[in-house]
Amino acid sequence: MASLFSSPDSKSLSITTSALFLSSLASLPSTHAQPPSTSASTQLPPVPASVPPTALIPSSRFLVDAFRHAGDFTVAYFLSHFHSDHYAGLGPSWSRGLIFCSALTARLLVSVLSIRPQLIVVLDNGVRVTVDGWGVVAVDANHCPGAVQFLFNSSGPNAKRYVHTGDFRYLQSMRSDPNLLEFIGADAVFLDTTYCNPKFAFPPQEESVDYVVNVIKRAKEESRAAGERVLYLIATYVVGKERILLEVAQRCGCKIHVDSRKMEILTVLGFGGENGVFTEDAAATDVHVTGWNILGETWPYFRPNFVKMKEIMVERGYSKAVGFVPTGWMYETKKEGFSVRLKDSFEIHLVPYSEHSSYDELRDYVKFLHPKRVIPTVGLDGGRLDSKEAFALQKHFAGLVDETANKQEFLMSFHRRSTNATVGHDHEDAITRCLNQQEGEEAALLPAINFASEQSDSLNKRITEEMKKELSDFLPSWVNQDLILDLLINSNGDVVQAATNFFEQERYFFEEANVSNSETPKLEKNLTSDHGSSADANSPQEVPLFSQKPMEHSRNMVNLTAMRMKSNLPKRERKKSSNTANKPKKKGRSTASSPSTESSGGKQSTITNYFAKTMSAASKSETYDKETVDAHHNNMENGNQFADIVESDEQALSQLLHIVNGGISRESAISLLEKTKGDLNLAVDIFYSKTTNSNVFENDTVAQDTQNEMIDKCSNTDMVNNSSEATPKMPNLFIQSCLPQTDSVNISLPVENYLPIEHGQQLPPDSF
DNA sequence: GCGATCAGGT
DNA sequence: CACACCTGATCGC
Repeated sequence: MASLFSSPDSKSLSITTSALFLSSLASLPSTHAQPPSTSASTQLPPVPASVPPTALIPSSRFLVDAFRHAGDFTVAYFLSHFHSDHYAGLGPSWSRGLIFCSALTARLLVSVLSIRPQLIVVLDNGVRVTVDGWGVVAVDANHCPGAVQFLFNSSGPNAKRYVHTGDFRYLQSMRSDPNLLEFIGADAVFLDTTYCNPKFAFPPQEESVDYVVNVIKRAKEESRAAGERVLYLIATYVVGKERILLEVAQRCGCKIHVDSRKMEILTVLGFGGENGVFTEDAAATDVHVTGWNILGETWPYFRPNFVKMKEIMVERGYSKAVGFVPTGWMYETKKEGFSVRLKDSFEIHLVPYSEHSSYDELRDYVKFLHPKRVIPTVGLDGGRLDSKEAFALQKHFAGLVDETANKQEFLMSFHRRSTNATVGHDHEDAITRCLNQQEGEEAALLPAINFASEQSDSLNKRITEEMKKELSDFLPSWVNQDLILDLLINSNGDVVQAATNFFEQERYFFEEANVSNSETPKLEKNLTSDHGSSADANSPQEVPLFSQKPMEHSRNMVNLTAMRMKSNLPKRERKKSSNTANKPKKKGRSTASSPSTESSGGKQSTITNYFAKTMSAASKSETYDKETVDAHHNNMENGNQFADIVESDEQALSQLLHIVNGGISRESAISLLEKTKGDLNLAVDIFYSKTTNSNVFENDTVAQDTQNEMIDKCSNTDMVNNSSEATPKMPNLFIQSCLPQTDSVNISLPVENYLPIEHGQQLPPDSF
């Protein structure tokens, strides 16, 4: 083992952080860092309130991924993995404490961030170490290389067990990890809630890897036959998604070109080497790695950048280019996932590839661990656990955490609600009231809607044909001009906002359009459509293929849209930046608000500019689902793409009930679905947000108390209290809970299933 | 002058 | 709000 790093005493595997840190500091060649002012004393200053509770292990002085909140109050810092948003605050001059991390992360810290090795304590996966009296274990997180989850357990009568996942993607195999098994029933799980919303569902990584490999293989054969030179570009970032590259290299029998910086990191990770699969010689292979935003912008919805792609292609002497953008972040994922954008001799494939857990995976993990609490670490306002966001996130696990530990708080908060409302106070009533409240909220919006109608004339004048065309280029071809106009009106002419609103409710809009047309939609998907021949598509009166007549239900649409927008309204203002309304203040936005002329040169000033000029004719025929692309070979019907959308209400109902995990009666669920016109996502959003957005929780002392308890009351216990060096005895509890959990039926994928064909087999329509 | 944070681009 | 990172500008001590 590398002796560079500080390491636990090899016999007892025990560390006292203050002592080790002081000796590590002393061993540094020259440092101006002052040891904690309290010098020899073991007293530490209190933890400042600015430290987010999502980063501090309760009743300890352990900070996880919180270097920017470092201070004199601790010397025990944990780093779960090497991504900048987690190591932010670390730098060459770091000297505020010890850094506990995996061996791989340790090497990256030293080679990339120039952290002095004496300050790093390597935790080998699965090896228990005693730190300040706590048992600490790192287990793999299935995120990026070197990423781990940390398990902390204290001993004694008030023993606590905590799991901090860092960033992680759940694997079924975690169920059999002996260390994780010891943490079933833990006091809290600090959970990576990046994708904690039912609308996030994506395939296993293997499936996405297969897709990339197969596309490259096929394209290679075809290009060999045609005698073309095809460049393959795969977008990644510094650390992560290496598995795609390794599999492509192995199964396509070629090397992978990376730039020197990436090569450096890959070498540190152990993927390098002379005869490895990676090379810095661009001529050695046709598969090259690019930066992560080169091929297009992924947010708020993917917009390819063919101009940049062409630059790279020409620069490297190729005549055709195929790009892959592996991304975990997709709005209404299924529509964008496994889709491909085509233009001229370019293809860009969107590949759902996530190194975070999907919604279902998060629930599986929580169901497995069955903790007393879930502490969301992503998606909170400033890491506050008493925020609406935290409540909303925690509600997704309401049925999966330890009921007895939570029931009290839930009952108390509901009791408080019902006291205010002078109605009954059981759970069902609370939910029903939420629905009623929802109703009231919609009604309250009517004036606003009318106002919007009155304003629409003046707004109409500000909404230019150019904006309409730009928006319509981004949206599916079945979207008609009326919907586009409505979207623009409701977004105040903000094209990006309009598109975002659209994708949030795409399914609803589609059904509205479908009802109006009483006809199955057909997407144009002529792969060989000639872009040049459709220049007249620029004309304003162009009608998208699917839209034959205006929507009949536009009033409802406006209603719901306004409601959704209102819920987005209380946007947090950035602490310091006093500026710009927090719209995407970049490209798409600027084009919408500043009149872009037709005259700009060949260079792509902004992506949307580019689209406005060159994509209008072609874009509507350039988005395809995976099936559509495969239709070349499979002769599949066009309608398959939307087979998932016209599923029965029964199915949506069943899925809603599954998602809310019995937190709502069947009747209430039906009512909720009716209100949302069958939009499952919207229904789930309402269920999970309305209960917490209601002002009942605000200014509610019960809620405050609940939150305080949520993190354990044992505040600021000095760590010397755990001075006993005795090896903590692991409570061997809950082993019986490790039985297979047969009640987890994975049918809760949102209705916009990413692979309607495959999953359709698992969901026979009469199975309910 | 320094590190921390922000704006904007890749 | 949002998968990550870098660079240069600006803030604040």
